Formats: sequence, structure tokens, C-alpha cells
Amino acid sequence: MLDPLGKAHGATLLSSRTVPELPEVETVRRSLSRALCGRRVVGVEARDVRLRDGIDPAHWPPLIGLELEAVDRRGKYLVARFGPLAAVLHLGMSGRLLVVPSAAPPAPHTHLTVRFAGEVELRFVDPRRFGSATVYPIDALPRVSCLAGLGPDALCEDAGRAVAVAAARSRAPIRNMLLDQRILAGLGNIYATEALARAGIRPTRPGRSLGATRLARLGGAIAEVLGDALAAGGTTLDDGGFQDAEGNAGYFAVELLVYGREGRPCKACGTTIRRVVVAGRSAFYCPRCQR
DNA sequence: ACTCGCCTGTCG
DNA sequence: CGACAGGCGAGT
Repeated sequence: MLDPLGKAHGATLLSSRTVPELPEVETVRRSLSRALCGRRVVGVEARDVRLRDGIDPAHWPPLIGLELEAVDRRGKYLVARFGPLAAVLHLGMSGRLLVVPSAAPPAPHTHLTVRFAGEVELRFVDPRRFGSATVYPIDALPRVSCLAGLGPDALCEDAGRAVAVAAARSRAPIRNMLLDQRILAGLGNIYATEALARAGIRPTRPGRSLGATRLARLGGAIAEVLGDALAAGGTTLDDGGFQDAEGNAGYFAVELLVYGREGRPCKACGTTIRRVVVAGRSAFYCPRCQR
């Protein structure tokens, strides 16, 4: 969870540089809880309303005077509860949540600032603006569509079973199914790809073609890869050009088996890792280890 | 069940 | 300067 930029500005960085998936969001949740729970909101500022889902500036001032009680997570969504109101946050692809001293200079692309008692601010920074931040009355939460449509959380005990049940009746490539938040909430491309690598399953495999044994192995692999990443505080690996620099300055919290490793040798058998585009997105696999 | 559009930073 | 990265919802 250390970031050179964040540290340089004296900020507590609450999200990684990587596209945030479940382990990163959960790490953010824990950090937010630790830093801000029990504090009262004393001011808000919505500077940019052009997020994909939009930030409605009128929705934020009612938080003033309320105390942050808890931060929950559902899949990749965070739900921050302030008594009668709740903020639903999604980091999208490039969203970060920063807890900084009020005096700290604002980072570029700071769309939302929530000022707390004690001279600290929560800042939502999102260059690509795929994230979202919306306030709802607490009793409206069950009807918020983005939350209501989520499948079971990928960290819960029946995650593997949920995947197995869905896979049994679908011809869709298993990688796509793992990305479908209605089936299982929390996986993104990196962890879906890595779970399949650990399970020895090719990403293009139709769900229906997988037997019970392999599906059970997949369920175990999902739990394993998420657990490893979470234990490391989330992956802080850059998804861009720094992939080649494995072990670079300790920012690689998780040993990726195949993700982003096209053309390089499989760590298990040495076979060249392949990249295929499935439903418009890259999938990586070892053609020998993954069938 | 698929494709597209939304965005910007980074790399070839 | 174009390609690509990617979550997610709308559209087909």
C-alpha cells in the first residue's frame, strides 16, 4: 500500500495504482475504517460532476454534521454509512481514495472532497472517471440497482459453489463468467485470469464443459488467489509498462503466474504464455498447464 | 450474449 | 499518433 507519489505528499494512500479489484477495495475499506470511523464531517466539496455516473453536488452537503460509522464492502463497491445516509463508492479503473491533511495540495483529478473534524480530508481522485460516488438514504440501499444486482461476494464461503452452479448452465467462456458481477462479485481481469491459471483451466473454456472436480479446484483457486493478495495488502503492480520489472522496488505484492506475461515462460513448465482476446479483453494462459 | 462508449495516461 | 488498458451499463 505504499506509493511513492502518495508518500511524497504526506498522504495516506488508500488505493493502489493497479485497477482495483476485491483485494484492493477491501484494503481500502480497512484503511478508511481505521482512519476515519468515528469522525464527523465538517465540509464537502464536489468539484467535478463529470464522472461516468455523475456526482450530484446537492447530495453531499447533507453529510455535514454526520459521523462516519462504518465502511462496508460489496464486491468492488464501498458503502460508507453516516447514520441516515450512505455513500456508495466505486473506484472504477483509476479511482483512488486519499486521506490527507486538509492543508495538503489537491492532486490532479480530485473530484470530491469530504472534510472531517481533525483537519483531515477524504479525497476521491479518478483520472479516467469510470468511478462513481453517490449518496442515498440508508433505507434506499436495498433498492440501489448496482448493489442489488450483485452476486455473492467472491470472498464468501459459497463463492465456489455460485460459480459452479452458473458454469453448469452456460456456454460462455469461463473467464467471462468470472468477470460477471451478477454471478460473483469482486473479481476483475487480473484475479479472474490468475485464478484460472492456478486451477489449470483455460480462460476460453465454456463453463458447461467443466466437470465438478475442475470447478471445485477453481473455487479453491479463487479463494486462494484473493487470500494471498489480501494478505499482501492488495496488488500494487502497475498494469502498464512496468510489468517487466518484476520485483521492482517491492511493489509486486502478488506473484502473477500469467497476467501480463505474454511471450514469457510459464513459471511452472517454461512454455510460452499466450494472450488471447476473449469478449474484447485480454486473457493470458499457459497452453500446457491450462486445458 | 455480444458490442460499444465512456475516459485519460502511457507506451510503441 | 494510434493502440491499449479496463468496469460497467446501455444498446442491439
